[in-house]
Amino acid sequence: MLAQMESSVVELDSRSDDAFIRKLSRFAVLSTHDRDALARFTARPQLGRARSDLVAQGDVPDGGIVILEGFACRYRQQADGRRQILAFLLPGDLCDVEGVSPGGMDHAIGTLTACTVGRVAPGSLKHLALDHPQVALALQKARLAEEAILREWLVGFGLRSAPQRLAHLFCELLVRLQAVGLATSDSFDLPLTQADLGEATGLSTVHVNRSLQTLRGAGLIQLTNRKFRAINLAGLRSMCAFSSLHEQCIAPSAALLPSSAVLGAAYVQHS
Amino acid sequence: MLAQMESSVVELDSRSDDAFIRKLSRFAVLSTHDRDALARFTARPQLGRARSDLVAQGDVPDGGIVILEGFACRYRQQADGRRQILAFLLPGDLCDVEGVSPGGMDHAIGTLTACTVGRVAPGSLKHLALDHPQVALALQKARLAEEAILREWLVGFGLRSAPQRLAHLFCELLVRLQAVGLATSDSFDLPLTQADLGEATGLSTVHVNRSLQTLRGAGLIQLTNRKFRAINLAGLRSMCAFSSLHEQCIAPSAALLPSSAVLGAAYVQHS
DNA sequence: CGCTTACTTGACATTCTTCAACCGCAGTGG
DNA sequence: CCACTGCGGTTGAAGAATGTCAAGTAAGCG
Repeated sequence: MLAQMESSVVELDSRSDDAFIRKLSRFAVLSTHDRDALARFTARPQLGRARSDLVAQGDVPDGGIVILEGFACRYRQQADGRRQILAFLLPGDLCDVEGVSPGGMDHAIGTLTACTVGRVAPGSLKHLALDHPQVALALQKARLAEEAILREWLVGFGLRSAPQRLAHLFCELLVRLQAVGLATSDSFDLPLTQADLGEATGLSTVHVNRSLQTLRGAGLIQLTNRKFRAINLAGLRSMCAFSSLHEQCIAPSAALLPSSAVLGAAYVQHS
Repeated sequence: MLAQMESSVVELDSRSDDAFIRKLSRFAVLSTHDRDALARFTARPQLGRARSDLVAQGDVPDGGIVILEGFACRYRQQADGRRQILAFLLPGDLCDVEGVSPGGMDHAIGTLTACTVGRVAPGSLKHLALDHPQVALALQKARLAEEAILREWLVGFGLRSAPQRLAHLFCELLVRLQAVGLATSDSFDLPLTQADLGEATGLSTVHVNRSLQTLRGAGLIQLTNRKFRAINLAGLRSMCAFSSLHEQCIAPSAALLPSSAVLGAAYVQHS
């Protein structure tokens, strides 16, 4: 107890950062001041049961949600019960549901596992961005990354076979989880059922099962007991054309340069 | 000639607005001042040949592009030549390629027909937004709409059959083209080949052909000579579950209320 | 007229879905 | 301790959806 209190006071550096801070650190250089603000930002986490809605379809949400622990997703459910997962939301991800369209959310946000989430009041995000330009930059980049992933999924649906889609998803999850310290160089906890994977990839559960066996049979992956491990990561990446470009975009290595230099370069380019 | 000059001076109201202004008017109330600024914004249009790239894959684009006439698209091309169209860009659409990820564009922007486009310098967009908050609001809503469409495509790929996907695409194009005055209540010019439709829907050209015949055979559509007409629009919409919600989101009816009222309401909601 | 491009059609192969059953395991209540 | 139950994973067989290959048609255009 005492030790815990001590650590919560002392360890203000990266060691004690939550997933949100770890993720944003990848996109911009954050000062201690920035990190403090972010830590306060997600100070009162809530708990979400597994398979419950954080934001329902049709809601007009107030503010955003930060996933701190657990897996969640954006999804769209049809009248006949079938649903399509649109994106996985991992620890560190912010669902910034600012300014949804008239009529409310066109999709829902729901947990897949038990989650701890931080609720974000709508105004506080704007204030945070104004007071902390580096944070604002990181948030924008994170948003661009989310869009890039969505485009990548669409490409996958149009152009990739079932095993390739799964392989690509695993590569994506590996990189994104590594970015928040939840994966080793080739493995991570995957608390999803094959049905979940099917809803994300647009495949039937049975076909997911068979495609996984294809990947296992090819010596590319190992997936048992909710643990994923890439046996042959290079092979896995090449079979689905997972590009380092895409990787860099969704989870760049920790930002080291003051990004003002980057911005300056961008402004010089045009004239 | 004289008459033309006269009209260009006199008709500053909606009659002479270009597609960009017409579209943004749907998302926010624009003053004459706003419209003037937008008109200047796209003052020097360029011409793009059919089937040429406006922004290539890997480019680090400077500024954005406004489509003024013609059809363009975002697409991703693979090494084997197959490509996936990620979105159609119609007159009035702004490809705001601000802040792309490291390594440049993960997809290309190319024309499908001959296009006239306006190039937008990166800085000028920010200035415009600062000086014209209503324009900024409209631009943000347009962006949200674009994302909603992308999500809708993903849902379509995962959950809808080939004829349904085509039907949904037609409904989307109808609504979007209506928003810029390029469609009647049930018809529009569709300058796309069946191969284009296939690349957009993730279907082979042959299957697009057969699915179109299904739709024609069901008395839902008519598609000849690059002219689309919905014979039974209600039926077409219901067969693909095209929702008025989605419709409202991608092209709301022309904004009539001062949107400050809307914003105010949003702010009241929380807290 | 001959060329090209887009559309159409038929036959066949492949991919994927559906239905149904079974297995193994963990929890649960008797 | 055991039977029961439910869930997730696995398997087989049949059928639907979609892709591929190949050929033919129609319209536009130099």
